[in-house]
Amino acid sequence: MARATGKAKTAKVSARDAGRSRARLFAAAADEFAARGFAGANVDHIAAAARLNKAMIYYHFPSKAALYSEIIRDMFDAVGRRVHEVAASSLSPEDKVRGFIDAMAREGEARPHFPRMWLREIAEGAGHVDRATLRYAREVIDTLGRIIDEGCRAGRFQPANPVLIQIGIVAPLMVFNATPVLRRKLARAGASGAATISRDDVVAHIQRVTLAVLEGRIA
Amino acid sequence: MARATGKAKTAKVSARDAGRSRARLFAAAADEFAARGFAGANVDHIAAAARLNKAMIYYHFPSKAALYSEIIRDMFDAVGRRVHEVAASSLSPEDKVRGFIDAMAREGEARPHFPRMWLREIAEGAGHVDRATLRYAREVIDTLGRIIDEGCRAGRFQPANPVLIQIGIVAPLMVFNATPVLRRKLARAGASGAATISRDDVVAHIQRVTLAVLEGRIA
DNA sequence: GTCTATAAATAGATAGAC
DNA sequence: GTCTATCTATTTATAGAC
Repeated sequence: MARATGKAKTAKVSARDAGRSRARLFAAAADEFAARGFAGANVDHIAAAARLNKAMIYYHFPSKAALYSEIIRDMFDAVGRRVHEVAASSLSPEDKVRGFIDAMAREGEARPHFPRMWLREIAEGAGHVDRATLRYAREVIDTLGRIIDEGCRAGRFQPANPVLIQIGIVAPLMVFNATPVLRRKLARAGASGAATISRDDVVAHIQRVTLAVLEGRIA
Repeated sequence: MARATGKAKTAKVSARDAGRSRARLFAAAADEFAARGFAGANVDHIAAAARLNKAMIYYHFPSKAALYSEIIRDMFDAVGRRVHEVAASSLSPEDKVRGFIDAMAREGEARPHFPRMWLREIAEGAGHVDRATLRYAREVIDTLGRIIDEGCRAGRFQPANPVLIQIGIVAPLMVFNATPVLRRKLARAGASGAATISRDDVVAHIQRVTLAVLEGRIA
């Protein structure tokens, strides 16, 4: 991660990376923000991780805050597109719910910074979330709401609050995705089962539970 | 919150608060850490919110980091005691599960900083969590595991991974408890249902879902 | 596009008076 | 116990050379 020692200082950018400094800074920043939060992130670290100088951040981005916002927006933009595809498909309502959950899970895996940054944003009331990003977030919930409505009209689901369903899906998914390190620590501390959960277990579990709720098989 | 303006500067500490400067700093710090994270928190703000001077923080606590750790430890200590009481009671396994969930919910309400600080800790792999605190966290999971075992021996529950069950309980609970502000923002942005979930809805929902899972009524 | 050097502000921590 | 004043380190951001 931190390569800013010794002769690494004079390392030349590889041919593959040439001209991609902006993308490298973006990726390095996502890592740093996820690990340390906005305030804890250090632009020197970000630049070093991207094998560049701090000044390059200000060449490509207006400020640390703008860089952060762009990463957040990118996350929700991607999630929004994914779940929209699922909702627009010709799958059954049940499979759309499964697909919605799978899309959220895959997105969290494709962007390892996503669960951690989003948990932080939740913790501080989405203080760094602008109006555009908030609209993306709303669209994700609305999309889930439309899938639920569709199932209700087909007589297969019972009415449910989409925000409550969404919390039941996203919260466990994000916590699981964000906790590989913590679960290892807990496993070393002796917590039974902390080491034996797989990604597929979690996704399948949430899919089953969510469908059971929507189909009224709970109460 | 921030009273450090004008004549507030010369405000005398009320009789009720006299000699309680340590407790006031503790409470103000919990608020600040929850809102801004460890790195983002500012010791000047903490002191001002406690109607004291920054130097008083270093009179009562060795450092900003030690203050933070003490708050985290206090949180898990309290939760550990609560769930231990539930497990040691003579309730049925079903009611113990309900009580466990209720205890977690109440603890998150009694300490508004708890859900937000814990979400942040999750996001960074529990970087500020010491061994003692980790042991408390493990004990909470173990306690849930014992309740599940008890239900299994009584032929009422099916075996389940306590960590997976715990994530299904704690993640939605913490996200809900941490998001009043965010849900208001979403409601203003037009998300249907964001404004209409109550605390009791969430707790009852999680209780029903968790019991359905443990009783094998899901798959 | 990339770097070095530096300005300018912020913030954790301490000394010492009262 | 509480305060003011200050030291010191860190860190965002910019100027300007190559």
